[in-house]
Amino acid sequence: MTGRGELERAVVEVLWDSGTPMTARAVTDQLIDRDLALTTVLTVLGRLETKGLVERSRDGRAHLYRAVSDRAGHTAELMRQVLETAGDRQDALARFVDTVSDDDLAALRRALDDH
Amino acid sequence: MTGRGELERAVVEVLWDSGTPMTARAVTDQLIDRDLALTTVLTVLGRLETKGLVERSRDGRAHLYRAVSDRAGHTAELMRQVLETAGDRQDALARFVDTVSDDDLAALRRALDDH
DNA sequence: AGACGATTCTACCAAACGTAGAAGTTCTAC
DNA sequence: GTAGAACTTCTACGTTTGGTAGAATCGTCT
Repeated sequence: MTGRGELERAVVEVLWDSGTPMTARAVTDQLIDRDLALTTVLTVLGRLETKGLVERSRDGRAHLYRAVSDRAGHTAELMRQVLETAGDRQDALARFVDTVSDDDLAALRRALDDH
Repeated sequence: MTGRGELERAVVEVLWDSGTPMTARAVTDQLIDRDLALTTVLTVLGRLETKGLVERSRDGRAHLYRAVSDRAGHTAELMRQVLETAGDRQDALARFVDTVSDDDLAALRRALDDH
């Protein structure tokens, strides 16, 4: 789920931004620009649940949905998955630090120092 | 092109492993386990060319195909793309170093030192 | 018990991908 | 220079994934 699934991405982002669990109705309301039917959002939330990206719990007659990982965690996980596909990880990581922006490089050094 | 496109992935990997430009026939021969028609491989190579992952040049009656980036470069590029989608990159990178294996962590430190 | 809102079921369409046959083109060997 | 082999291009079809939503159903509150 990187570039794939524009709507799925948008839906998860609403959940990330909210931080707190939301009903499907509330998610739909956040996606004003798209003008989607409630059932559309429900379908997407269901698919995201199948993929393990979203969990839900019942709350009265409705469900509350929440993202399983937060945004940074998800990004980190995706990066890890990409790295898995590398042949020589050392090589891939070396290339990564070579191509990354100066800001990201600094952030990376800081992250390693803090670790 | 991370998990998407199993066959496309397999085809690029043959090119990466070979290192040297190959004909479609040669690529097909490397994919023995799959038992594919030559035209199938040609179609995939064409799609990969459209996506900019592969280039070709004529060589007699045939074409020679080669991967545009090497394997490590491609992995690095994908990781960079994932990082783009992060909200807070510092946060995402911090999470990344937290979740990565010890070996990868060491490799990452080495890469930063060498940089 | 009935109304209201939420969910589930089902469905349709488009794009991407796996797969390959048929037809066309170009060498090469005789 | 022509026939056959090897290669390419064109076209096509089935499957999966994702966007989109209506119809039917279910649960709850009054």
